[in-house]
Amino acid sequence: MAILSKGMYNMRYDFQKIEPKWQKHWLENDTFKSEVDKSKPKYYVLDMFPYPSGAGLHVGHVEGYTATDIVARYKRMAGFNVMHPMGWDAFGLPAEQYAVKTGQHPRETTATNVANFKKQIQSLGLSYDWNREVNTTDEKYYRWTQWIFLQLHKKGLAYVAEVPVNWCPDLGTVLANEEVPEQVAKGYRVERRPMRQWMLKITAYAEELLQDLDDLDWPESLKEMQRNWIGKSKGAEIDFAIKNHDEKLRVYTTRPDTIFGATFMVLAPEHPLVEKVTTSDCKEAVCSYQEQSSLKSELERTELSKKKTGTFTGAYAINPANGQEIPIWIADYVLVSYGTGAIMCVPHGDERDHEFAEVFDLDIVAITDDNERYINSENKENGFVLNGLEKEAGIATAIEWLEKNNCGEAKTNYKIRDWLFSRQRYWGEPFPVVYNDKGEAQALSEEELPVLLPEMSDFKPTGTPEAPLSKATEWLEYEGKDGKKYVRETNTMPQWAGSCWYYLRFLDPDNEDKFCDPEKEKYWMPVDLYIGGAEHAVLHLIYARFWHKVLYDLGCVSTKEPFQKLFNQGMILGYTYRNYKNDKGEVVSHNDAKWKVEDSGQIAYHKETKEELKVELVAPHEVVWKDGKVYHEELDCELEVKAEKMSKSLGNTINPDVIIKDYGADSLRLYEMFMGPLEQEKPWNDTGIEGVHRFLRKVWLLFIDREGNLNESIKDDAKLDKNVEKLLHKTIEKVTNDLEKLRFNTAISQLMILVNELGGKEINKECAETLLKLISPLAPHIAEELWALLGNDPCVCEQEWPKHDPKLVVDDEITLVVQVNGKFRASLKVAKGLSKDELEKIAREDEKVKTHLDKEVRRVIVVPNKLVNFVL
RNA sequence: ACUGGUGUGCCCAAAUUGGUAAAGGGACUUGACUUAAAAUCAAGGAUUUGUGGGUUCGAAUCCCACCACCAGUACCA
Repeated sequence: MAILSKGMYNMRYDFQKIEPKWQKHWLENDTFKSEVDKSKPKYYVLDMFPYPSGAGLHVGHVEGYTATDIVARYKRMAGFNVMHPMGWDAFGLPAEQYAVKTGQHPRETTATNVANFKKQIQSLGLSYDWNREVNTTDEKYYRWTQWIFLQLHKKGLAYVAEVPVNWCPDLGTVLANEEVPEQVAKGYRVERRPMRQWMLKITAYAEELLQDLDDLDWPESLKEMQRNWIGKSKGAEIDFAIKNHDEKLRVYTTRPDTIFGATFMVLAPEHPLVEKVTTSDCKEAVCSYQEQSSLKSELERTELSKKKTGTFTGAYAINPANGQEIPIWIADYVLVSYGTGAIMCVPHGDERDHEFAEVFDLDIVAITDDNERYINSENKENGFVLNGLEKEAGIATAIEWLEKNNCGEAKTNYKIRDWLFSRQRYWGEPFPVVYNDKGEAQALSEEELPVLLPEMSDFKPTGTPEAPLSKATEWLEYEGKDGKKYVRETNTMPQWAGSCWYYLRFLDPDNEDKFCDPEKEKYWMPVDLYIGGAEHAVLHLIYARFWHKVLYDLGCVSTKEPFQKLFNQGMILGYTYRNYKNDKGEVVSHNDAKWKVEDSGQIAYHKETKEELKVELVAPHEVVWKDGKVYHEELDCELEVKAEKMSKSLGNTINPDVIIKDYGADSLRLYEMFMGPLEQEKPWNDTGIEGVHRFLRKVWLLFIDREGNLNESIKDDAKLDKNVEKLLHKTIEKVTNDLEKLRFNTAISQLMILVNELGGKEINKECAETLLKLISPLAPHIAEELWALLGNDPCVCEQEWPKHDPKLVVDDEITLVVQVNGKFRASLKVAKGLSKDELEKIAREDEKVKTHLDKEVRRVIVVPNKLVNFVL
């Protein structure tokens, strides 16, 4: 990184002095305080509030928060009553892991981390209304999280169940399905084991959660992820009789029309019928298979590359379509928790069934021909005939036949499971629940809230499914109004609980009687713009929608959906440089290196010699960029460059504090917005920030001369050059449009064009002020300082947003492009609004064009105000 | 494997409805200023939009195929 000789700049643009000064001013004057004001249109801009981890703010936070801040500031100036709050999602694993690691109490580390985050956030000049700050670990806050839990419980949406859960021994807790991939990626083990757990019935809202996605202004990719997660499928449940048994075997299939091809059945190993139907000679094999698969983790069971396994139960089912007896197997590729936990297998149509049939040498009956027409799919005796039909009609006919013959019915299934809602950790909301001596759960009344989290010095996970709160002996005991003794629930709620409704608490953070005043809720909701990372697609964003819908059904909120418009900022990546070496320590070109996955992790090897290669990370200060390639400063060899997610282990993180110190918050804000489109992933480039910093210095020099006085070129009544005036109005128009569409990079580039043009010219005060207004949402500190230096009262951020004069942005002369056979031949300045004939005439008469019109003109294409193309 | 996204000078990128591709920033080169460097100012080059085909008077933009990278999902019957 280039080192700035600070002394030089400080004389001119002293961001280190300016920025804290205005941050203090805004805070002390409550500049961004917002209250319900029905005379103005409201605008609710929300960030995904952070987990205040020990690592502090990173540049990814800065990106999203700057974007919302720009919108908030712009909307305020444009006449909106803006809600822009910030708070802390401070319960949960990251904070607690840190506390466990350092041995400090989570309450202390959380307080320290929050203070640090807040300081960092404030040093960015973000326009939050700090009167509305919330913290999910505050008892005044989690009291209402518990209250919402009670409402869910009352509606029957919270229940205790003994279910196979994702137990993570490393973290000492169970995890929700949605959380598993992330933790596994971090290297934690996750096992399946049955445990008694609190569940929330999110499945009851599956259809609504799916349907209502359509009306949301969200990125299509994110909606698609939620749709996939909900995983709606239509099909049928079918009953198969079991030979020599009264009980029926019910399966779920999306293709009831393939039933004639069903040549065997597979049950999940845990299916309750397995014990009943297994014949004595198969018992041993079945039991041992059941045991084997119960030990396997979910990951092992779903390992795709693995060969199919299973075993025969000895029992036979009867295919209702054709009366055939088909064997019943068990196999762990069938999941108990989906559908009925049993399937009919059609090896001709289904890849997985086919593979299984191959492995165990089971029958494969063809049911469609090469043209996808049904064959072998009719039974004249019972009137079930599919041959000759198309797929759609086949499915409909099959369902019809099944329903008429009482052996099945149409059925819709969802992949989404109920939300596993308890954690065996200390740092979370306690459940407002107690157990009587029979072990029955009983919800506490609303008056007994909050159930406080007890102070404990030993809050570490026990390493067993027993939660840490079980060690809080005094707290555990609860005496009911009936005088009986109860024991408290020792599990706590998961991280996601608090973030399910924080956007509502912001609207009325100090309310002691309600989680939120309905009047305030009605005024502010829904959230008009919500910006955050895409990693929350199927976690926070689906949980919060679920709670919101429950609250809507209870009449507690006025909208069906919480977040009308959602936008994902792209991740900011960091460059990593790698060097490959062979056994002898010789450098190998990265072009010859390949990667493969082994049990021990990823291994690099030489693509020809196959020998294993050592990989060295090279620190950024040791590399030299040249012509798009990267070389090692000393070794003088070419390195591999990649833009990767920033992480400590890769050493490619950027600390925003350092950037703020060296270049200022305005530069950091501007750079992150200028890097590229907000939604795109983009690598951090050290030299890039110098460009925007230079731009801000240029702005400064436009106003202030070298002695620190107001520049003489700014005159109250200077007459603006016509072209300058036009550019100014074009800039107002473009910046306004770009901010509306979150295209900050192009807005900044337009401002650069304007500032370059204004340099060295005489400008009037109005023009100077307009420029500052346009800049102020993006780089608020410098705009504020210059606004004051112009002799104005603070603040520029409270001024009215400039409007462009439509008459001034219209060009009265246009550049006419003349093409011959599609090739560019001339560009001519002509008056705007000429007719097609006039344009053609002018084009024909041009000398340069004439020389190319050597053949007969067959056709002339004229686009008014744009171009003329002669086709020969 | 499937789904979604991306691919434009050395790098990050811009390009209303198809209409001069490369605005803006960085890097680089040169000049001015300077004892010198930095900073500042001024000037400058490159090119056919991942590859191949198609539609069109005209394609970065629309269609087809392929390649590369990124993200998500992963036996959900």
